[in-house]
Amino acid sequence: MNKPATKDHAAEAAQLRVARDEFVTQWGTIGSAWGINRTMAQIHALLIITPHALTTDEVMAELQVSRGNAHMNLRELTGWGLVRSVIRKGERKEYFEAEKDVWKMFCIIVRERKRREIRPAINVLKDCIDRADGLKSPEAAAFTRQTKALCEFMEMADGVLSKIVRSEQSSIVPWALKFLK
Amino acid sequence: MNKPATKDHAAEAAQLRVARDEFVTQWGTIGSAWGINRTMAQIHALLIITPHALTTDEVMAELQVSRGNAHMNLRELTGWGLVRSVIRKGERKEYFEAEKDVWKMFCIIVRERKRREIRPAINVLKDCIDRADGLKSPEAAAFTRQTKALCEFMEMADGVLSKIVRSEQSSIVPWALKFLK
DNA sequence: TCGTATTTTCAGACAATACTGAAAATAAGA
DNA sequence: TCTTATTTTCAGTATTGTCTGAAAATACGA
Repeated sequence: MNKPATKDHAAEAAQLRVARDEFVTQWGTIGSAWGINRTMAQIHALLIITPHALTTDEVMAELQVSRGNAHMNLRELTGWGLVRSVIRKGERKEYFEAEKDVWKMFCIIVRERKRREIRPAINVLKDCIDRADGLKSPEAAAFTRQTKALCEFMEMADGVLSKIVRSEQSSIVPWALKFLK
Repeated sequence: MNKPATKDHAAEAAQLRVARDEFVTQWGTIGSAWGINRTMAQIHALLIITPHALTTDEVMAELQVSRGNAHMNLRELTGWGLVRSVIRKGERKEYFEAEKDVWKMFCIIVRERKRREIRPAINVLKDCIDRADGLKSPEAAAFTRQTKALCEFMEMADGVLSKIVRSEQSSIVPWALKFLK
């Protein structure tokens, strides 16, 4: 151990690399459970823990994925508003950086999922309620009762989420916590 | 139209069947977006809008799926606690019925997703935080800052959900709504 | 105990989704 | 304008996750 400083530095870098890889990999797995494409979740994880913006090529190298894959998922993340593209003056390459503020991330995800999944689900329910409207059989009554209850619940949830997210600041929820039980 | 009553009855039954099919199909699609197996979501939808308990064979016939598929997904739903199996005296067949109360359904789903996905995610984060603990580089600092922020946020969310769900009654959330904005 | 109804399992088939890699399109500087 | 860097697209391929169907196991009644 005649170069302790250097060795320590290398060891630390390796240790960080392991931690980062672990995070990126696991986050991809977690994303899958919530209906999010594995690579998309991994790219997001990578950008979140990287202090500077990355190019498509850097993402490709880091995650060992193809250009097409990296490109499509970076576009998708940009579409969600979770990632911004940055053009540095004098450079032709496009850089990507993630929104780092956890509360803002949460708000973006909630807003998008509301728009993409909760709203359409409510519309499906309304459509089903309309189709069964006026039917007299007991089966029809049961169907209508359930779909209406589900619809009301989802509209309520949609409303609650809207209010939580509207404020755009993390203070509301911890504050509301005190009132809950 | 010399048998109007009969015809109306048949037409109504057909109309209801369309509405039910629409609901079941669409609910399957919606489930997919949230990481839930399509058939599992469809079986759940079917049981929710059916006033009486169904056998595996009835589910198979209704959804046009194989015995294995129906069986596995009914077991999975039972595992979640969203479906109960009922044994009628004098009958050998097993019947299945869903929890119909929407608020109870919500509580079950939240509790299970907390247990299966949120808790494990928090553990992954803690593990990553530990791995990078003590590292000095700016990259390590950025990594630690982000993972800690994420971890704190998820623990907060976990806590809020616990409190919402603990009460086991729908009154809390609408009540809390008044305080939000 | 035996015969039958019912449930459970799981290897192989299939379908849906995601990924690759290379060609085409585009944009920027010379 | 041409050249080169970069982005975009997408047909074909790979992977993952799901489903089937039939055989094995189990439970029940006679």
